[in-house]
Amino acid sequence: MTKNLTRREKVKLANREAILSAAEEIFAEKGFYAATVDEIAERAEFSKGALYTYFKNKEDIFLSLVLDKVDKQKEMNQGLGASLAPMECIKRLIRAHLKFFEENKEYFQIITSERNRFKPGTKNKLRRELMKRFQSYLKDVEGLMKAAIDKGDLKNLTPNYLAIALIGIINSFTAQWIFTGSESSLQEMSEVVTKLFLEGAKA
Amino acid sequence: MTKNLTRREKVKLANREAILSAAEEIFAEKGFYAATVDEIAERAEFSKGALYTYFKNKEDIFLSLVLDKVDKQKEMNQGLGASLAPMECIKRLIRAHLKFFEENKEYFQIITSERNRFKPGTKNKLRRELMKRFQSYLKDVEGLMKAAIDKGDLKNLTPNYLAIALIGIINSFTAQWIFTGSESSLQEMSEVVTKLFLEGAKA
Amino acid sequence: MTKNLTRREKVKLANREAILSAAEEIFAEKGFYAATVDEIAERAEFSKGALYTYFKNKEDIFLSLVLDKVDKQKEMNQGLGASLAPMECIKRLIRAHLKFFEENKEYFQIITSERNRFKPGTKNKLRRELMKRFQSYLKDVEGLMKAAIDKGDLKNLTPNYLAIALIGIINSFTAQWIFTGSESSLQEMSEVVTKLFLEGAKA
Amino acid sequence: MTKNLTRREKVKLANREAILSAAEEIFAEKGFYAATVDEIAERAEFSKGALYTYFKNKEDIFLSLVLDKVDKQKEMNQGLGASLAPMECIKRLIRAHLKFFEENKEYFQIITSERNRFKPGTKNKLRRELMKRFQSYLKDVEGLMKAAIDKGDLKNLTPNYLAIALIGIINSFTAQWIFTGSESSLQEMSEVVTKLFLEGAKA
DNA sequence: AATGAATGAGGATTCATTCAT
DNA sequence: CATGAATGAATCCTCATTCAT
Repeated sequence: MTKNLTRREKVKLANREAILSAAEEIFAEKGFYAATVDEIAERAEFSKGALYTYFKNKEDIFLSLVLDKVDKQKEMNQGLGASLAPMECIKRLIRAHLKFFEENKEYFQIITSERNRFKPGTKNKLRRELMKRFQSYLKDVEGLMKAAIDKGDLKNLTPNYLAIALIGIINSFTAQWIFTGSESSLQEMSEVVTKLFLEGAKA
Repeated sequence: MTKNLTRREKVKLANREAILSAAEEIFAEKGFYAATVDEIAERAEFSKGALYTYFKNKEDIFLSLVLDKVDKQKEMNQGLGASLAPMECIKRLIRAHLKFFEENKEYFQIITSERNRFKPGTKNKLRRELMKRFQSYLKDVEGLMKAAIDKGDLKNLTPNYLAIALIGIINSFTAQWIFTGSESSLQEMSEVVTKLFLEGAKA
Repeated sequence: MTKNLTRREKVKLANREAILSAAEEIFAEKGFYAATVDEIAERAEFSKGALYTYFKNKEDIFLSLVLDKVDKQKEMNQGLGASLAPMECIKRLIRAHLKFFEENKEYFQIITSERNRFKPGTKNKLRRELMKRFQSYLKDVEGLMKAAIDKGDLKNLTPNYLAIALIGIINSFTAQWIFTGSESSLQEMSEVVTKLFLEGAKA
Repeated sequence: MTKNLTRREKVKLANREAILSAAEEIFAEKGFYAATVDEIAERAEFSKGALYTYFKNKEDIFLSLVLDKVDKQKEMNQGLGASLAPMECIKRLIRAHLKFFEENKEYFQIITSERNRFKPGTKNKLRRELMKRFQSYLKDVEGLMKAAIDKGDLKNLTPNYLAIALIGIINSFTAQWIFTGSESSLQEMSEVVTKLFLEGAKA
C-alpha cells in the first residue's frame, strides 16, 4: 500500500515523519502550549515555514502525532485477541503495553498530560476523533476482560472496572519508570504487573 | 490557631482562598500555560492587578495551590497508620483517597497533567519542593505496604511496587470517573478498588 | 513668615520635607520614570496613600522638589552680586556653586538627567515655570559676567558665552566628582576651576 | 569590508540602521524609560514584533545604539593625535567634538540624560562595557593634554582636570545650542570655545 | 489624616501564522 | 517547495492613582 510512491512522495513522507518525531520530543518535554513551533522546527532541522507545508497548524501537528500513535496502540490490541486463551491474552496485553510505552515514552507523557483537555464536548473535530479512538481502545481491553470472565478465568466483575484497574496499574508503573530515569527496561515489570493484577496484593 | 486575626486579615485570607479556588478551576480546565491570569482574575471576581497583591506571579498562584493540596493529601495518610491493623489501614487509605479526589477533582486533574513538568532536575525552588513532597507522599504509602507485608498480610513483593499499583488503580478509577462526567459518587468505588487490589482479577 | 504655624501645620511641613527628601534620593538614583511612588513612600516611611495627601501626583512631587532647589540655587546667586568687586564675585560664585552641588548632589543628578525633558514648548504649566527659572538663573550669571566685562576685568566676549563656559566647567567637575565616588570635597576644586576659567589652559 | 553581502543581508543591515535611527530620536526625546517600544517601532515603520528579530529587547536596542556612537566618537579622537603639534591637536579636537555633537545631537541628549544610570557597580555586562568605553574616551583626551603639557604648551595642571574642563565647556555649549533650538551651526563656536579654554576669561 | 488593597490602563515580550522572495 | 522576516494578537506584569475603612 505504502508502496508505489514517487521519490518525491517518499521524501515528503520521510520529512513528515521527521517533523512528527521532533514534535513528539518537544511536546513530551513541555506540553502542547509551552512547546513552540520554532523549537519543533529547529529540532526537526527544518525552517519554521516548512512545517506549514506539511501541517495546517500547530494543533494539526499535535493531533496527527497522537492519532498515529493511538492507532498503533490499538493495532497492538487487535493482534492479540485472536485464537489465544483469554488468560494468555491478558499476559501478552500487559507485556505489549509495557513494551509499547517503553518504546514510546514521549507519547505516554503527552497522553497523560493532555488527556484532560480532551473531555467530551470538545468542539474541534480532530479532538473528537481522538476521544473516540481512546474510548474505542478502552472498549477493546474491556472486550478481552469480558471474554476472560465468560471463560471463567476472571472474577465476575464489571469488565469496565477490570479494564480500568489494569490500565491504571500499567500506567502507574510506566509513569514511575519515566520519573525515576528509565534506566532499566520497563518490560521487565511484566511479571509483577501480571501477578498483581491477577492475584492481587493479599498474601 | 488561625484565630486572633483582625477583620482585615480575615478578609485577605478569604480573598486569597477565593483566588486559589478560581485558579484551581481554570488550571484544571486548561493547564498551567493555557490558563490566563485574566481569566483567573475574572473567575475570582477580582481585577487582574489584585492577584498580584496576593501572589508574586502566575507560577506562585499555581504552586501555592498545589502545595496546599499536596500537604492536605499527605495529612490524610498520616491520620491513618496509627494503631490500626495494616489491612484496615489500606482499606481506609483507599476510601480516603477516593474521597479526597472526589472532593478535589480539579487538583487531581492538575496533578496528572503537570506532573511531567516536575521531573528531577527542575531548577525552580518551589518546584523542587513540590517534587520532594510528591515523593515523600509515595514513601508514606510504601511504608504502609511494608508494615502489612511484615505482618504477613500482603504478599512479599517490593513495597514500592505495591504502592505504585495501588495508586495506579485509584488514579485510573478517578480519571475515568472524571472523564465520564462524575455524576455518581467516586467513593462508592472503594470496595471494588479494594477487592481488585487485594484479591486480584483472577477467578 | 514661615512662623506662626500651629503644631499641626509644622508637622505637615516636616512630613512634606521628609517626602521630598526621600524622593530626591530615588529620583537621583533612577530618574523620574524608573522611580516608583511605592519606593519613595517606603524610603520616606509613609504609606503610599499619604503621599497623595501632600502632593497631587508623582509629577507634582518631582517638580516641587526641583523648583525648591532651583530657587535655593538662585538665592545663592543673589547673595553675591552686591557690593563686591566683579572678580571677587566670580570667585565666590564658583565656590558657592561647588558647595551647593556638594550638598545637593542628588539634585545635580536629577537636573542633568531630566533637563532634556524640559525643552521650550513643554506644555505643562509647572514645567514651563521650571524652565523660566532655569533661564533666569543663567541670566543672573550672565549679569555678573557683563558687570565684570564692563569693569574691564573680563575679556570682551559675549557674556552669555562666558556664563555657559563657566557653568560647563563647574558641571563637568561636579559630574566627575560624583562619578568617581565623591570621597574628597568638591569645594576643594574651587581654585583649579577659578584658575582654569580665568586664565585658561595655555602655558 | 562591509561588502560581499547578499541583498538580503544588506536589507537586514539597513533595517537595523533604520530601527536604531528611530530609537535614537525617541530615546533622545523621552529617555530610556519613557520611550516605548511601540513608539520606536512606529517611527521606524516596522511592527513591534519586527524589532525583536533585530534586537533582543529594549535595552539591547538602547545599548547597541549608544555603543555604536561611543565608538565613533572614540575613533574621532584617534584620528587626531598623530603627528600634529599638541596645540593644533586640541584645536582640532574641539572642532571635531562640536561637529560630532552637531551631527549627533540625539546621542548627546541620550548620553547626558542617562550617564547617571551607568555608574560603576552597574551589573549588566553591556552597561559595564559602555562605562569602560566612556572612561577610555576621557583617558584619550587626558593623553592629549599630557602631551601638550610635556611640550610646554599647556599649564602644568593635572591633565585629568584639563580634560574635565574642556569637555565641560564643549558639553555646555552643545547643551545650550540644543536648548535654544539649534538653528545656527554649532561648529561656529569652535573659536570661542578654543579661546576660552586656552586663554581663559580674564582680560 | 493615614492606610494599603484594588483598579486598570499601559508596556515589554512572545509566538503562531503568513507571505514575499 | 523552502525560507525566515514580518506581523500583531495575546499575555504577563507594573504601577500611578483612587477609595473604603
